[in-house]
This record gives sequence, structure tokens and C-alpha cells, in this order.
Amino acid sequence: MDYNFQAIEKKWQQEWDNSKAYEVKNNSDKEPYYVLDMFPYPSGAGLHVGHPLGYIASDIAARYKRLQGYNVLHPMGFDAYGLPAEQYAIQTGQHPEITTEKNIKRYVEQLRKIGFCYDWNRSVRTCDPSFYRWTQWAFEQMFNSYYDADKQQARPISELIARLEEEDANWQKMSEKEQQETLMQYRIAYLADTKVNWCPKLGTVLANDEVSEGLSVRGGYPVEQRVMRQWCLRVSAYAQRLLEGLDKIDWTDSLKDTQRNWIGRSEGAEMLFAIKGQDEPFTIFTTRADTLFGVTFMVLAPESEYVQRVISDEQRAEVEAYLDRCRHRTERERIADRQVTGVFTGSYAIHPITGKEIPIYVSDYVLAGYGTGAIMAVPAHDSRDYAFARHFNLPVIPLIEGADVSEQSFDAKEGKMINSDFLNGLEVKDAIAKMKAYITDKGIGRVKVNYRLRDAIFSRQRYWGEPFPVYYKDDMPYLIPEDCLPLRLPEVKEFKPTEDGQPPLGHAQKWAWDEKKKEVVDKSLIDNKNVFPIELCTMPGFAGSSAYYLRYMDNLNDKALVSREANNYWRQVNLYIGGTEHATGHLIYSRFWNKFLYDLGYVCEDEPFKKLINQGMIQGRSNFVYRYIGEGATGNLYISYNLIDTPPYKGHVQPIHVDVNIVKNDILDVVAFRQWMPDYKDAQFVYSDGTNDVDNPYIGTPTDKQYICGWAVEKMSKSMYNVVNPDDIVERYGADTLRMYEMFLGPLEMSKPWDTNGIDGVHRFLRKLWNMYESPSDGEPTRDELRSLHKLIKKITWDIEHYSFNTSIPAFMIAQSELAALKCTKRAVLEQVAVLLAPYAPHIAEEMWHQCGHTDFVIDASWPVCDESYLVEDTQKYPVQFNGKVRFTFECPKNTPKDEVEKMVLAHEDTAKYLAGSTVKKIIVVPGRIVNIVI
RNA sequence: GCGGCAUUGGCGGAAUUGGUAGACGCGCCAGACUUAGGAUCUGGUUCGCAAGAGUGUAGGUUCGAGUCCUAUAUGCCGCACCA
Repeated sequence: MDYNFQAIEKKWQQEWDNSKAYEVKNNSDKEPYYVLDMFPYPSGAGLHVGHPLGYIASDIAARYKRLQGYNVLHPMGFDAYGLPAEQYAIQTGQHPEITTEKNIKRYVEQLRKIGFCYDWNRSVRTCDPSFYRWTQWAFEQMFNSYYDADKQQARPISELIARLEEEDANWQKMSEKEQQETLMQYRIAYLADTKVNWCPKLGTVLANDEVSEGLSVRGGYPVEQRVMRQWCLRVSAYAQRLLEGLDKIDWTDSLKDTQRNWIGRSEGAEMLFAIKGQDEPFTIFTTRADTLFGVTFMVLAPESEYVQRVISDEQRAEVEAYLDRCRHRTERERIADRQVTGVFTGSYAIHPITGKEIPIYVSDYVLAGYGTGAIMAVPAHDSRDYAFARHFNLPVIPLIEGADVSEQSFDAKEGKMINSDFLNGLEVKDAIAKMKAYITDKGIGRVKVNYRLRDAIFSRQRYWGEPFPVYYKDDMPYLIPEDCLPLRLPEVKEFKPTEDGQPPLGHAQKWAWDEKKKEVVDKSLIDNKNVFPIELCTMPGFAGSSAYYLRYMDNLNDKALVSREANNYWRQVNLYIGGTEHATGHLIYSRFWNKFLYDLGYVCEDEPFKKLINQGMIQGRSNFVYRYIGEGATGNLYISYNLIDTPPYKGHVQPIHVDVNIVKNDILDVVAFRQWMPDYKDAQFVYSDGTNDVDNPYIGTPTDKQYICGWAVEKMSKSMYNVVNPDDIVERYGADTLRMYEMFLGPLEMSKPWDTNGIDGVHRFLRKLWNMYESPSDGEPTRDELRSLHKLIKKITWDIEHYSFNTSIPAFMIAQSELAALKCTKRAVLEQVAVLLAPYAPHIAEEMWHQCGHTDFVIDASWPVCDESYLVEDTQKYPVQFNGKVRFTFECPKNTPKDEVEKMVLAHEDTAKYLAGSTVKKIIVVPGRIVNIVI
């Protein structure tokens, strides 16, 4: 009976569907376990073999937990809002919803073929009104909340209003608009004029994590700084809790470090410096309070609000020119060009202790967004200040004994203080503490913790996103009532920005809010009395992905994001698998979002994802042919890879990407190559043995000749012709082989290239294993058979518990060959092997289970338990010979020196008897375990 | 610059608590079967003729190190004018 994987897989996928085998209920006596994949953005290109890697791993974990008797929630959905569909819409006029719908359909088909145990009834998509109504709902909660610094949690804004009414005399006198403006400074979701990353090419703003080195992460377009009125989320209020929360969750150190880095906590001090001739002082932030006596100048960020206060009349023209120049530089230019620039403002600060006058400069090396946007410069001990001081010829005062600052600054935080009055002689660490105490005491500063984490900009000038449930009355935002949600995305005739520069929603005719009727009406009716304009921006990509894991728990609920019962049952994601690229985006935002909902009592866990694994990227493995471009080249002669470094070809070949799908084991299918593209129709080859078909024209497949291709690891992309489609692999080898081979490729967390070479080995294994299930026999398994089985149980259980899936496949292979050697056909053994295989290769395991006489599903069987007693080595059988060695089990205490063990071994009567007449060449000792003797 | 991860045969990679390094697969070699093979099956395969050597390099701890410690090199990833 052949291993007909196509029939087997089709059959079981249908059986599972028909019996609703993977439907999960929220009411179960079983322990819950929640396994989640990061849901994909359904791109037009479909899945390539890299995408399912994490899904396969999580599917194995989910099926294993299920076999262990847990009630497993393992859903899949789609992050359906996104730029590509919108860009496509702008180009073609095709509504993004149609494109997205089509892509999702394709994704689902591809995923189903791989045999994942998703409960598709629980699927969500972020662009579905029944989903985004809860994204809008969460936004409204944030708008209606503020962060209570004392309680360190979000509270309803009504509590703040109550407090203001009671405590603040001004509150009552304010107009409604003024009151709203005041509240805006506290809301978790707030409108503010902020400096944003503006990408002109995309026509939208981007969050910090969407920009890298001054370019947009999507598309790679230049990004510039611009001040705009934007919705923001007060993520920074949660900085400390986001930091502390990391200690409670089981993530890798590298990922936690990335987040710690991003949050960027630094302990320091704020200090007040008076300005000469003015009453109001200004504040700076420093982590080096100890260096106060080394301050020789002050620097303000160009965007700092202090700048206007300190410009003297003489310097005004020069400073304005500088500010103007800074404004027009993009972030990228500023980073690329690290020359020292700056300008003197004409004002002086007063040193709070010595009373000396210190010149105040403006320079773009100081960032407006960090600390107070102003610094005290200590050139001797900060390299940036040092560069500035040298450029402008400012004095440098060394503060640490023995530090040579003639060539460069001394940035290290160690050594004894000098030139520092009452700090002299102290170690830096102690000096910092003493200075902090001093300034606090004298009222010239205070201890302060700063975070690098900024508030998230939450507006996008785009069409294909969640609309804000917000309308504007007297320029102030008001919420569309909760019971009117969702606010549906309106139809527009065009998806690009309007001619007067409004976001695409500016095209929508029906986009105004009638406050009385509580409905969306035509915008021509706007009278700013009853009918008001609605927000034109939409929410960013991370909005929909920030709470989707909660929605899976209760996806059909139309009363709440998730019911209390459902949330109490599932609680949090036990295992989350996804790419590391979300470290500072999605994984920060969803932790923030979850903590916010936790504060308001909507969810019962403070952290959303208990255990997280980052699967590595699967890179492409490209193949090349080498076109001869030397003397007499015709342009259609291709040289086999093994010959390109030999004369006359050396240095005269040009590598050309060739479709990996017409190359097998690096051997080119030359017929397919000639048909691949018109250019290669008449291609001629020099084969690996040096023969060629110029002298000897050959049409058809040469059987004795091989054209060897070169290869390289590159990103998997269409242009490199190295994309491998999982559908093709499933078609050719089956889903079970694909699943096992993806795990076999290497450790889950490591990046590795996809290499179809080698998949035959895994496929062969499945076929060999399958052959053992021809006709299972009854009868008691032998001790050897049970030993093989229990070794396998132990290994596979350990592997899955440790997420080390790649070593499981070899374990199966070893067990298979051991059992084959024993000619084992015992049902009792085979059925257990089928259960062990079920998480990895569910279809074939199901068929095997049936072959063993079962009528139920193997996916509902129970996970076998290892009986260690079968693993104890049977001393009766030893000594045995293998590989020219003789093995004894030999008891001796650990920590016994080697030579003593050797003596004991040779003196032992069994050993002596066995070795009589042989010459001992070498003794390999593992104290307390095994002794190998080479004779 | 700061932080993290990695480095083992021709290749991908095993080695779980410090205990026989190179499991398993690919590739390669030999054989079997076959009209044929880029199919299938069986056996071999770290290097070296050998003694021996051997987990990027140099030290250290230990009876014993791929594994622990110190230094160093190379590569990958994250952050980066963050005061």
C-alpha cells in the first residue's frame, strides 16, 4: 500500500471539517490553554514557505496540549487594514475591501491545505465592522480616561472632573471649550500639536516604530518632521509599568532588552538655571548631576519653547536663520550629516552654585522630545558637548582626576572628582548622589526619571483604516455615542488625498454627524449647530492588532469586546509565536492597550502574552546560472558553477538569478530553463564535465550531463526568483512532509534559508514509517520494542515542552529505523507512535490510527506517558562491542580521578575475565555511567 | 558608541544537568534492482597514510569543557546626537 498523501490529507481535512473537530467551547471542565499566532496581513502575493513556520510550531504546541487533555484555543485571523491594499486602490481604483477579501480567501485556502487545527468560527478580521467597533470602543474608553499618577493607573475622566470642580477655583470660570482643552492634557487618547514623522510620498504621518533611519519602514520613503494636530495615545504614562511587567513574563532576554531599550528609562536630575536678566528659570535634565561644576555652556533644542525667551536682539537674525535651516532639514539629512552646528542666542544662564554666567546656545544635537529639550553642557565628560566646545572654542574643565581631555572627552562614570568644590575626592557614583541631595535640599533641582518612550501618534491620513468615532464642535472633539458604534468607513470616489490636502476621507460625501438624530448624514448638511464634521483621519495599523487576542475569546459577542466570563476562563495567551519585527511596535502597543483595559477592569490579566517565542525569518536560497561574457561571447552560453573559476571563464562570467523551481539539488533543468523566458530560448551550456552543446548541439534532457547552479542566501522575493510556494510543496510532498520539514530545517528561533534540497529525506521517512502500518499485529510488544517507544515518548515530550521541535524529527527517524530493525508491527506500539506523530503530521497520523483499528480521531487520543523503567539499560546484555569498543556499565563515584577509575576497571573481575588475552589500547571513562574500552 | 545573539564536517544542523562530539538529514562514494534514472533499497562517509588531531582564536577552572569563566576575532540583529 503506497503512501498516498494526497488522498490521505484530503480525506482527513474533510473529516475534521464535517465533524467540527476543532470547534472550541468556552464552557469546559478542562484546563484552558491559549496558543496564538501573530495574525498576518493578507498580501496579494499569498503565502510563501517562510510564513507558515511559526504557524506550524504553534499548531504542534496546540495539538500537543489538546492531546494532553487541555481545552485549547487556537485561532487565526487577519490584520486586514494596511498600506498595500490602499496603494493598490489608488493606482487601480479597486476598493481595498475587494482586494483584501480576495487575498484573505487565498490565505485561508493556503492555510487550510497545511492542516492547521484552527477554529475558523473564531476568525476575526480587523476591517470587519463587528470587529473594529471594539477598536473604536477602546479608543472612546481612552478618550474618557486619564492617567492617575498617584494610583499609577488609568481612571475615568469623570473622576478628574469631579476633582477639578472641587479643588480648582478656575475650573468653574472656564468656558466649555477651555474646560475641554484642559481635559485634553490628561486624556489617554488626546489631540495635540506634535512634531510628527511626515512621509510626503505616503501622504501620512508615521509612528516612531514605523520609521527607521529617516525612512519609512514600508516603502523606504524619506520622512520629515512636521508639527501637526494629531491624535496621540499616552503610552508614556505606562512606561514604568511596561518596564516592570517584563519581569513577570516569559519572553527571551533579547526581546525584553529590545523593549527595555525602547522604553529607555534613565535616572537623573532636573535642575533649574536662572536666565540673566529674567525672573523665570529654565529646566534641564541630566544623568550626571556630579558634573555641575564643569558646565561651560548650555544648549537648547531648536524646537524648544525656551528659545524665543533667550534670543537677544543682536543675535535674533542669526538664530532665526539657524532655526529656519533646522526646520527644513529632514530627519535623514540630520542623521547623515553629523557636523557640529549651532548658534549663540545672546543670553546667559546663571550657574546655580557658583553664580557664573554661562552662554546659551541652540543646536540640533539636543532633541526637543527628550528630557526638557535643554541641557547643561559638560564638554570634559560628554563627547557631544566636547565636539561642540571644540568647534566654538569654549572652555573645557576636567572634573575627574587623571582624565586627559586634551584630545577627547572622558565619558566613563568612574574616578575621583576634582575642581568640584564640595564633591572633590568623591567617587563619581557618590558624587551623583551627593549632588542630587544638595540640589533637592537647596531647591535648585530634583531627582527625576526620564523615559525615551514617546506617546504613540494615532492618526493616519489614510482611507483604509478604522474611522475615529469623533466629530468636531467648536474645534473640539466629541465622541459619537457608544451605542451608535460602529462608525462605518464611508464610500469615497477616490482613495488619495483631496486637492486641498485633506486625508482621503475628505472625499466622502456622507461624512457628518447629526447630534440629534444620532446618525451619519451628508456633509452638505453641516451647520455646526446640530450637524458637525467628522474626523477625517483613520487609525494606524496597530490599532486593530492591539486587542485582537481578546476578541478571539468571545468573537461573536455584540455586547462587549470580550465577556467577563470568557475572559476569566481563557485569561491570557499562554503561548504567542511571531516575528521579532514587532518587538517595539505591536508588542509594546498591545501590552499598553491590555494594561489600560486592565485598569478599567475589562480584563483580568495585566499582561497579555505569558510566553512568547520569536520564530526566525526564513530567507530565500537563490540559484544562479553564469553567462559567459568573455571574448567571443554570444550572450547565450552558460557555464556550470564548478567551472567558473577555471580558464577561460574565470572573471568572464556574469551570475544571473534563475527560478529555484526549475533547479533541483542545484542541478538546472535545462529544458525548463530554455522555456522559462524567451531570452533563454537558445541557451547553450557548458556542463559540469566540461562538455558543451556548442560543439555538440543537444536538445532535450541530457541524462549524463549536469549543469550545476551557484547559490546564495537572500531575502525571499519575486525579483530573486527564489520564492517557494507552500502549495507546490503540499502538492508534491504533502502537508505532513511540509510541516515536518519546516521544523527540521533548524531551530525555530533562528533565521535560516529555505532549501528544498533535503525535503526528500523527510518524505522518505514518512513513507518508511507508513509502510510499517500495513497490517498491525496483536500480541505483547517485546522489551526492546517498548524501549524504542518509551525513548521516543520521552524525547518528543521533552522537545515540545522546550519548544525544540527541530530535534523531534530525527527522534522519529531513529525510532522508525529501530522499530523497523526489530520488524515491529505490534499494534500497541504503532498506535502510540501515531499519537506522538499527530502534532507534527496530523493527517498521516490519523490514517495510521485508523489502520490500528480505531474509529475515533487520533487528535482526540491521549498523550502517552513515558515509563522510565524501559529506559534502564539491561546490564545482562553487556559487555557489548560496537565501533571497535567494548562497553561496560560500571558503578563508581563521581569526581573519581580518571587514572583511578582505569585501575578499578581493569581490576574488576568481570572486566578482567572479558579482556583476558586482549591488549587494551584506550579506556574512555564516564564516571558513574559507562566505561568504553578500545581493544 | 550601547545592548543582545551566534561561530561545530562539503552543507543544514544534534549533543537536554559539564560526562563516548559530529545524532538525523542533504550531498558524496560503493553496491543491489532496473530498458532507463535526477526513482527505490542496502552499506560507507570529521580530518589524517599513520601515530594522532579536532567544536572561530588565546588563556583559565575541572578527574573531565562544544557546554562554565576571562580576553579576542568575525558575522547577524536591535537601539542610537536619549544628555
